[in-house]
Amino acid sequence: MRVAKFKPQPKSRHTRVGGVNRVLRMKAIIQLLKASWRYPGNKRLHDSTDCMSVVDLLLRSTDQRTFTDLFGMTAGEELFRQFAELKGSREKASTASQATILENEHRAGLADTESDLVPEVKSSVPHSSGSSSDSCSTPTSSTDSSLPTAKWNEKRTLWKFILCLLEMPEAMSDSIIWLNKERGTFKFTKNSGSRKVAELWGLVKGNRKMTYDSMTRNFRVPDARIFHPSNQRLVYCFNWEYGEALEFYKSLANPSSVEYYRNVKNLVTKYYRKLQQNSGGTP
DNA sequence: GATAAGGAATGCC
DNA sequence: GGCATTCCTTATC
Repeated sequence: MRVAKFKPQPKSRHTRVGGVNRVLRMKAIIQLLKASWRYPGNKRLHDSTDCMSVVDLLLRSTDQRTFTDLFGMTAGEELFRQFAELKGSREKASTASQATILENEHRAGLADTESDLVPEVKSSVPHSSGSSSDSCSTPTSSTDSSLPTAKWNEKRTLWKFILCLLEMPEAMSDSIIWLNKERGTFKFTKNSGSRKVAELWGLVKGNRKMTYDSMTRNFRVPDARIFHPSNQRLVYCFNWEYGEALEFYKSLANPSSVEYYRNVKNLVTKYYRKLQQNSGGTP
């Protein structure tokens, strides 16, 4: 949990600060207000003092991380896009912002796997219950048909999925984090974190009914090969004595070379984009 | 009351 | 046999 407070920006005596004029600032404040309505659980967005103090910084920033660090991945990405549009309408800077997004994705090794994910659900192919199917996974039942599903060329294994999520803290630190890598202990964050990971796992398996309970049931089995249960709530432990797990974990030192990681990363990216799109039209 | 953990059972590979 | 999943009950916050 992030506890650092915003550093207030130095106040300017001028109407225009670093290219930020009063009209633009007002529009930015409106966007923050709308975002606070869309994300009632986001405490940072509801801290009006913090929001006001950081508006100028946000308007000048071209780095998406500035937004996601402050407001979390979902709200941060949305705000980054909206602020880019704001600036674009005023300063014709939207092209540069989109280039930044593409550049970030390319750095993460995602650009070459973009086609591995299917943004729209295909309803004609029912998903087989087996976990080793090579076909595109599809939901078995859902009221939300707009979320992405994934196409994988290898068996979708839960422990690999969890390891991949743990190795992308920039996107998942609000949901699942390492407590001690050497010991293999990790933790799901309360409520939304566990739910989000379960939802993502459901997307991997084409099962929209996936729950945290179902996903983690095997984590809690004593004497399991890969996972050890913990006496703390939401805390589990990888068994590094299981060679395959340790080998896979070591391979994640160079994550872009691991296809499984790229698939998960791509899915997470699409997932957050879909969340943004879904929340964007319904404040 | 909501959420997480544990028990038992089933299906798939 | 091992993993994944579901349903249910119990414990914890």
